Amino acid sequence: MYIVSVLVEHPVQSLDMTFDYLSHESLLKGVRVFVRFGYQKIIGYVEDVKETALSKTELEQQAGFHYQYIQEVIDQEPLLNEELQQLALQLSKLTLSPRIACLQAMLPSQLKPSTNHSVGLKLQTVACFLQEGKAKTKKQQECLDYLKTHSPTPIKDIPYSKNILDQLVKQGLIEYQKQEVYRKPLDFFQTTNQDIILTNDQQKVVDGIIAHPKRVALLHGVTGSGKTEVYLALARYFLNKQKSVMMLVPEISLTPMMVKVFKERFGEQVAILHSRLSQGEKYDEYRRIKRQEVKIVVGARSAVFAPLENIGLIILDEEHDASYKQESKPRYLTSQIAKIRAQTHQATVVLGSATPSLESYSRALKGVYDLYELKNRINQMPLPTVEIVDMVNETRQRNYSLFSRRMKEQIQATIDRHEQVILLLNKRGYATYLQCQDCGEVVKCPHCDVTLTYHKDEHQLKCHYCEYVQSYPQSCAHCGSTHFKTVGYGTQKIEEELEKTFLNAKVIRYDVDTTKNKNSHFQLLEQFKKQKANILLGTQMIAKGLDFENVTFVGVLNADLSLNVPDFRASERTFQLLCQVAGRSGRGSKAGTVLIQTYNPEHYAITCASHHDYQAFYQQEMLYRQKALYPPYCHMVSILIQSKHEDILQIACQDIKNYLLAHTHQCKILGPAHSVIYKMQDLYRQRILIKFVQGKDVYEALKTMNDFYNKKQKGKVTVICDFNPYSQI
DNA sequence: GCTTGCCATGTC
DNA sequence: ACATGGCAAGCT
Repeated sequence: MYIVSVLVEHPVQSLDMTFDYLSHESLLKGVRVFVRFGYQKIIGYVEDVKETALSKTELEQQAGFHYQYIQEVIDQEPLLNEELQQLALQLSKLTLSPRIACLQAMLPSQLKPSTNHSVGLKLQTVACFLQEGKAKTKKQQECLDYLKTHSPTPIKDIPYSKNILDQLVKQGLIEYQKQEVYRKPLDFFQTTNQDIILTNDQQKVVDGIIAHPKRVALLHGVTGSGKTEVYLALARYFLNKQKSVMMLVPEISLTPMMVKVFKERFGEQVAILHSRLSQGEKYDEYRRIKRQEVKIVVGARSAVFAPLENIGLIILDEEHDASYKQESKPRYLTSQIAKIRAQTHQATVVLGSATPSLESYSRALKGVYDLYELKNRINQMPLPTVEIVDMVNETRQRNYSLFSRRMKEQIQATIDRHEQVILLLNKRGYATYLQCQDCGEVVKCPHCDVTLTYHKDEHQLKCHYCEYVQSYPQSCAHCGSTHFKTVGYGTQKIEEELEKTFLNAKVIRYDVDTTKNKNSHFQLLEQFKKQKANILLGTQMIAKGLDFENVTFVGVLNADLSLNVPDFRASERTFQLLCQVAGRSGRGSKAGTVLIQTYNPEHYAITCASHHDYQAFYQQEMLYRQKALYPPYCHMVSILIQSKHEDILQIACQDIKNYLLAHTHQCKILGPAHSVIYKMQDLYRQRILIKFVQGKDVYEALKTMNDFYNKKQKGKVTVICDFNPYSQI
């Protein structure tokens, strides 16, 4: 008899413990099983197995409860290898998240220990050679010879007709079998064997990184300096050393480009993992990796958990990007996981960016990381000239349009030169909402403290923080008026305005709405590349990684929005965004220009970006971080405390603050204060921030507090700790 | 007396 | 997380 310790699929703190089941046969750690759990049948994950000589009754006497038997074993092999099982435990401790939530985050959804899915394999028919023999006709004989050397081959790929194959089957010379087929995304790229040609600067970087294995390298290269070629060359080097390579990129937007170059270069050896793949595709790519059929993984955040073995190199491109921080249950930072894995594999880590995060750059200056710089664009083209337009001035001149006069001029001139324009609408926290024209009341979500967003196409109002949807209101709930106006610019509205202002212009809108469909990203960008449109209009998604030769003008419509958010990284984000988007201009043989519209023309985030001066920005921003005590001058933990009842929440917050004050030392504890969105999904939310330089006792105090509130739904209060928070919502 | 909603409880 | 059972309030 075996006692099997199982983690159940519910990712909540109160169930972050194993439940013991019995089994007559031994099981492997890391496989999934079906078990009875109270009144439900659910999936569990085997964490431990022990053999016992005792009988069920004896065991039950000892334990004081009744055992259930394992109902069904789902997997033949463990889902994760030893390294990744250990990593899951570490991740759970690091982030104070339930172990099962970590396992779920590490696995593709088809393999997650959770019940609401079905595992689907795709099968195809293959023809297999069986034995030599005399075929009836010449054609059949040819086909048989072909299969002798090409067995098994999918029948759709065999250059002989189905009829011929059927004949051979009848004669018992070949047979049909069903074989698993992988759904491979983006399989249509042609591979090239072109050599990777590096500039001297690039070669120096590659040589440097190779000469210092097992280190973390920060590659600071201006936009257009050819970081990608460096990545490719490094990847090739490690592949030649029989090591595998992990290439991580920010969510979606950049992925198609990076995927393309890696697929072209390394073809079949590449697997792709990111959120845009279908479940089936992800599952298949995952299995290709697990079976060691690929040597390179290109993917977004969660690909850092890919089951590669023998890793030699982990690259994080655009390392400053906020999408490397997971904003839901295990709240991890990808670079941290990358460093842990690199340590186990004795691998090299490369962090690449044109605008490194202050944390990374300061580490590089301190010598914790090795610093490499690429200061010139690859074709010696200068960086684009950047001009700033003061929108206050425009308003004074009674121009209330979203486009300054200079902006209109520049767009028109670019179109007239038959060159292309990229327009960025910095839309962070900016959406179209409804306001009553008579009393000024704004239509808000009944469950959250936010305005509802107006969706023109469906003529509906939606909440972006819960599922709430309502139809366009008949009358104002406050005064009964029936007149509403829409406030705020969406990309849709701007598109209309552009087409009205520039009659000869064709606009491609690139935002969440137009890129919903599976390959629409790629198709829209291809269209723009083929110059089917003059203007590409989009949100932050267009700021990254795009490379269009004919784009000579980039306009930023409202640089300030990301500056005015209550977040200590607001300046950094704005600077990064502006540098990134400016880098899209003049990448070909023609020089580029950039125009930034702002109400804060003096702000250093904007002026430094306009001079492409990372150093100046870094110096200024570090001063601010030091003065106000923010990372990299301290560590930060955010505690979000939630409850349905405001009074209970208030008491819990005080208790938590008192507990932390009593049990931590040398920490600044700020708050509790209302969270940016105080009510969300009918929960009231308060936030406490902890800042510290060194604080060994902080983790222990937080762990105890977290367990106290979350393990036994203590008084309907939940607590979420976020180490190194990136978002303050 | 019987349905309906809210809350506390346990899950090997 | 989720089903369950208990208990109190609301209706024929």
